[in-house]
Amino acid sequence: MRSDGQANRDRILSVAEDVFGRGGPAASTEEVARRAGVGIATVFRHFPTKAALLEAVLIRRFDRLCARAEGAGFYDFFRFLVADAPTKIAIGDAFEEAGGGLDGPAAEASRRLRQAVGALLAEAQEAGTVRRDVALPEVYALLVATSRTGGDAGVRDRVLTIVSDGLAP
Amino acid sequence: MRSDGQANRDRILSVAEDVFGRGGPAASTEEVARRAGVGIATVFRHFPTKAALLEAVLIRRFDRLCARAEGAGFYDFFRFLVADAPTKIAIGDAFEEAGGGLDGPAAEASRRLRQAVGALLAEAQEAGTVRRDVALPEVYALLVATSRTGGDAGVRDRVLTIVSDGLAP
Amino acid sequence: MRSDGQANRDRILSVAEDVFGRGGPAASTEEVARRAGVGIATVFRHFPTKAALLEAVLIRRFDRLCARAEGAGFYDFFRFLVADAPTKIAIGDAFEEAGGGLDGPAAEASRRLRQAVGALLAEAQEAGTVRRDVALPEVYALLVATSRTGGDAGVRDRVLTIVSDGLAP
Amino acid sequence: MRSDGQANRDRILSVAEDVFGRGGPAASTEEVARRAGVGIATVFRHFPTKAALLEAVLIRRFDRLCARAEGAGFYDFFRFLVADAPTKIAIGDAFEEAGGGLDGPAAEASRRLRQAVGALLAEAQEAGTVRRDVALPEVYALLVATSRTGGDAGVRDRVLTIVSDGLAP
DNA sequence: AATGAATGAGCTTTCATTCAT
DNA sequence: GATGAATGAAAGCTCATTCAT
Repeated sequence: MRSDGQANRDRILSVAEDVFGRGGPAASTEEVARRAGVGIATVFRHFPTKAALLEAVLIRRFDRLCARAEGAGFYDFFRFLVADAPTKIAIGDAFEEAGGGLDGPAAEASRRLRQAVGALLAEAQEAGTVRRDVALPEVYALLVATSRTGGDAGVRDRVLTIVSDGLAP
Repeated sequence: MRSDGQANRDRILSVAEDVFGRGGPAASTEEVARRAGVGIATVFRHFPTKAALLEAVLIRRFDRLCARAEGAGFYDFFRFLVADAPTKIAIGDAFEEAGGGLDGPAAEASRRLRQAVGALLAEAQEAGTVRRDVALPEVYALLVATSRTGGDAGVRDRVLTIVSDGLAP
Repeated sequence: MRSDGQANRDRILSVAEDVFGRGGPAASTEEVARRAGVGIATVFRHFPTKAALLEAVLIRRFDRLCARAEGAGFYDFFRFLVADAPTKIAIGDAFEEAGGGLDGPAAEASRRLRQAVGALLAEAQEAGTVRRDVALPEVYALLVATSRTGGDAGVRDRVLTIVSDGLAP
Repeated sequence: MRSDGQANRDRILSVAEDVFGRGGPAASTEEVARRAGVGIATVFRHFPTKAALLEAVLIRRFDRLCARAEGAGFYDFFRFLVADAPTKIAIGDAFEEAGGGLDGPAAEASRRLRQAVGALLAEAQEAGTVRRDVALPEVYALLVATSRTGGDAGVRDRVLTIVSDGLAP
């Protein structure tokens, strides 16, 4: 791939992350092109459908989160994910409305993140900082749910405190 | 208002609750009209914009929930709200995408529900079933967040257990 | 159906017959709308896809031809069909490129016309004006082929003479 | 011209003949490039527009047919042309839709083929195998028309029989 | 009051053609 | 001379909303 193409591809991805992160399903590919400073056809050259673009954005995001999970503590990572999540959810909504499937590479990347959380959970249970009678499904569901917490950081912090207490042995 | 007009209005509201509850922002006003057995113009006569229709649906829903809160126990109502939420969230998403504002009567109804939850919380704290160092903002945020828990009922139950334990004194 | 809708539908069909008859697959639905004096969405309300519009045009045309076949003589009808054909072919091409299928109502109407030609052929063979060792498939193929004869009327006439002589006993 | 350029040009022409022969106006220049194993810009370097490419394909085809006419018998060549025609017609349609004119070198090549057919016709009339009261315009029109005969080979054969009988003295 | 036809702006996607490497 | 990335105009189609009956 040529260097200018690669650069454009990266810029499109970053812009798309922002645009769909704010606008969700209502945002348009055209706006991505405009804000990336390229023609609309350039976007479609790199990502043949809107769903493909959104999928690429999601994968990049999931992979970044996975990398960040390495060596992190369970509660810290939980906290980080929650703070990071709102825009990711909007992107996921847009992906779903664009016909995004649950069997493509985005789902695969999502599964990897889930496994990373699972590993942190196991360590934490081993270390005695998380009660042993909870399993990944409910913990992950709680994580995803808490991620949708809106409002100011103070509220989010106190929500996390309640959840942490609920998870403590 | 003529009685047939009133009947139409009610039927449109019910159908819209179902249609947008399932389809979210992707559902169309025309489908509401079709399934309500009225012309599209009738829908727009009763609700001048799509946002207005969605707002009316949300208000009705919030009011029903408020009524149900009367005399209920905190944890029971919490549990009920969570089980009831998914379709309401879809409607809220549609409302937002249709340009729904946070200053209209829907927000007002939402605030009433929040206050009802506040009342139940105060009672529960009085009765000693909820710890005293949490306040409505974080409890309500947690409620909204938990409402987005997807997946099967078993997972949702275990999530609620964790949250309940976090809220216990 | 309301009378204004019916009138628009008819005008759209007539205009489409002309537009696609001239332009073939290259003509656009937007041009039909413009020349019919309606908005583009009106065309799509009456005919949900471009293929559906073209199919309706074809059916109308086939049906008109069938009606004209009643009581006509074989050679006269053959001659008439050939003169009438060029624009119909363009429409058929457009229909095919728009994804038109061979199993819909247009194919059905086409089959009816073919049967009408078959009836005239049988009569003519009975009357001794067409040789008996030819059957409908080759006669119809020849008809369709001859229909694509371009050029001036004189040439077309002389082509028809040759074909007539080939079909004579 | 460099030898690799010449080789590319030839390969592009052959591939284009196949691609447009199958796909007609719906085929794209990009597919030609892909299947020829060259970049899209290379195609446009050799042929500045899509119409120019199609024109070159047509000319090559007409010239090949002209060469084949040398020394052939009238009816045999007629039969050969008809069998060969379908893909050529698709290419001609594409040429027309791409804005191909009737005054360029393609028309010139077409005229040469027509003259070759004229020569064969004169010979056949001299030899008494074709009636004397027909002239090139109608014979050529009939040839072009018959070329569009679709369907299976059996039907095409019987069509040719009828036409041959019509042309016999 | 109710209807359904009409509207136009907007979306995603495609394609012939040009430009920089 | 060849490449592939970029382009913008245009296509088909949808939807909230308005108008005439």
